[in-house]
Amino acid sequence: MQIDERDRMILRLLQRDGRISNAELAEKVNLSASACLRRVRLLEEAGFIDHYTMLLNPARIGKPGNAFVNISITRQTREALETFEKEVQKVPEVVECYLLAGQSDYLVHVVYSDTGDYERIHSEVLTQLPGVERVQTVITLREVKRTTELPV
Amino acid sequence: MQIDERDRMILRLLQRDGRISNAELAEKVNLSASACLRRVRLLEEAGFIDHYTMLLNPARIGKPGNAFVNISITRQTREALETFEKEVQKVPEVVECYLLAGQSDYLVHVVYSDTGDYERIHSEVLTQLPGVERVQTVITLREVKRTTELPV
DNA sequence: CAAAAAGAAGGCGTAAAACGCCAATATAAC
DNA sequence: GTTATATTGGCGTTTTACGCCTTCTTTTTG
Repeated sequence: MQIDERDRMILRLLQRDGRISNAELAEKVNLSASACLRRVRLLEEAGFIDHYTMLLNPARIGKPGNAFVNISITRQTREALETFEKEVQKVPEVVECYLLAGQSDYLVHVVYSDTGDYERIHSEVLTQLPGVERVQTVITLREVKRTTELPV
Repeated sequence: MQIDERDRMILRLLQRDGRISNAELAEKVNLSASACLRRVRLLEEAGFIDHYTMLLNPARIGKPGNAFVNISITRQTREALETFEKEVQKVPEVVECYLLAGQSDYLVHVVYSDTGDYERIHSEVLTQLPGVERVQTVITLREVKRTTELPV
């Protein structure tokens, strides 16, 4: 499946407002409601659209802190890495985790309430994950930009 | 305003599916439709809910790459930092940017298509931002976890 | 170049959802 | 125990989503 400029405009508008009504979306992209809805459904089925969500205000719900953590794993079997990754998925405070070069180095993005909360996550969660050798934390002071909108 | 366990359940469900119908949401939290809708509207007005969005599949739209970039700024006036931050906001490939300790160090999350695309962003965008002294890139090899859901 | 085929668009009717209003119930204050 | 306040549930109206059919446009093929 191939998308055109109008599809990209639909994707941009849905990124900005995931609850825009189909009628309004159709008007903005100069289509009838039925034609527009058909395109959206196709974009969903073709996998361009992952899912719809609601974004919380982190500060308002008491999770204003962001830390980026470098985690090194003791050189082990592929199975050990898979176990680590499986466990990381379960940690609700971990919002991102990427494998880095080095074959056993991860970059982990953690959200937390306050320094006490981070200390708990550090000592009771991160260091307890299977195979963890070293945990190096970078605390952020302020959020300058954060978006879920990708350029399309 | 103070939220209770039922509000938190509403927030969790909306994070999972931002387009869930009010009727289904109401059923899942054991409320009538009207009572449920009123709670959602209050959560929106009180700022707990930031906004609704649609998340794209990064690979499907041709942006599978993730890089984390440390950017150091030449020690300058507060104005220079503000200018840098203002310009970073405008870069669509930058999805996150945090100020780190050191007063002039930023951590920047960049999405890109391929290595050629990243080279362009590095040399034509990041290094050209006002006051940039050093740009140190960490390329990720694989996405292990990524979510927008915060624990509530 | 024309006829046939395929794809996309628009219009319409029906079902579902959102929303405003009011009464009933539950909770809190005095 | 009574008044005041907040929260809930029910109902009618308006808006939205969605399936179906026809029309129009684009592409293919002889």
